[in-house]
Amino acid sequence: MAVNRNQTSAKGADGGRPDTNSRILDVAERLVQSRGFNGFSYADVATELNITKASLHYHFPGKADLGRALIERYESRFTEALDAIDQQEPDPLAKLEAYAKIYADVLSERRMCLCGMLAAGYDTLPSPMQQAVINFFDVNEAWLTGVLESGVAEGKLVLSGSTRDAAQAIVSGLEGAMLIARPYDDIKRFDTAASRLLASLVRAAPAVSNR
Amino acid sequence: MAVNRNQTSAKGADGGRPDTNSRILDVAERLVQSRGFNGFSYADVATELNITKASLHYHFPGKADLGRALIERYESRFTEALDAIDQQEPDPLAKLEAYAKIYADVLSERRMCLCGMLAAGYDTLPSPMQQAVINFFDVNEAWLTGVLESGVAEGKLVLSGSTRDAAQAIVSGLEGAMLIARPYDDIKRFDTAASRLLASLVRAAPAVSNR
DNA sequence: GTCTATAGGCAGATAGAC
DNA sequence: GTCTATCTGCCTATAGAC
Repeated sequence: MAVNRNQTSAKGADGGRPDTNSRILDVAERLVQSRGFNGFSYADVATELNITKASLHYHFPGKADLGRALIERYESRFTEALDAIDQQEPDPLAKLEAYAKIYADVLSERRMCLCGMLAAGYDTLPSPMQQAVINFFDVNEAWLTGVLESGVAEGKLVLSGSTRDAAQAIVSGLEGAMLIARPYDDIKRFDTAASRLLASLVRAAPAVSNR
Repeated sequence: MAVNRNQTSAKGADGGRPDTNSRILDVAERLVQSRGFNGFSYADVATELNITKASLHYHFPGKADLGRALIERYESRFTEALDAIDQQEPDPLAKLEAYAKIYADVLSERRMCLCGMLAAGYDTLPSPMQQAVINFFDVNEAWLTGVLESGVAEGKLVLSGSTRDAAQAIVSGLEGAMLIARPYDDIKRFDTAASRLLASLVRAAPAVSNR
């Protein structure tokens, strides 16, 4: 359940190659995740797809429209990944590890989380994109909060603070680990930080309490 | 020991107002920290200082030169702040809290860490700036590693993994907390995440062990 | 849907007067 | 050191033919 897609997404009705709209999003997505929203241009996307800038504007009239579409698709895929985790992993701790794995997979393509990247340049984003970024984090934190609550209710997790605070710490910890690992081009750096984060923020409850 | 400076830095020899060079760096620094390196222009800085772009180019021939100067000054101030902590806080845990406070002070001006922001757009930076960003994180991790080692040696801290891994987790955790707190414009969000990070990553050793 | 052509603006940068 | 003036190139965006 990878969140990234390159030239392999959204096939046409006949199962053929992706439609132009999706191919544009694929290229733009990768560019934003590696260079930031102010670090790429319509010309970059057009060149890579061998189409013209004017054609791009037919599909996405303005850069803000393109940006909003990127966030919406990204969040949609993220939500699908979270649903898949809910169906495949019954254990709360396993869910958290699967969640971290989503980030690791993004980083493995040398990409930053789309919304983490957009968060950095937040002040320069058009207002609709700002709202969409916030919403992405809200959705993630809500899902994590639910997982943590279940874990606590089942007696499988022990938290020191509130589930909401822990959820926020997980999101920001993973985003930060990606942010720093990328300059070093060192995936292990992310893995180590992510493991520490989960192991320390969320301690698995001991099988037998001795207090 | 604040790392930020606005219009108040580097006085002339007579103690008068800051020289032009410093005032340029002050404005550029704030712009980069809030908008990213690709999110501001020479025109932005010039307008704010009521000088011309040509004058800016006299002080910093190219944007890469300006960027490198920004990182060097920022790291220099950071190093000073770390030295001050070393002199004022003997306790390792107090040092870590003081370290987190540096980040909190930056965030309190609605700014991202300069190098955290540059890390996001890392792929778009001129090579000299990339090296400088890496160096900044290396210096921070080295200092943190030293603090953690002292804490362990003194029996005041208990780590689950290596001091180096813990140091990296602290840096990435704080950077991530800043990254996410900024869109929400919520300093408490950072404080909570930072507290959790230190409390969980670095557990103060119990006064009496009962194992 | 995709193209050519072009508009209008802003980017980083330079020459040369003062 | 700071200015005016200008260059070249890239940016987002649009008009209109096919």
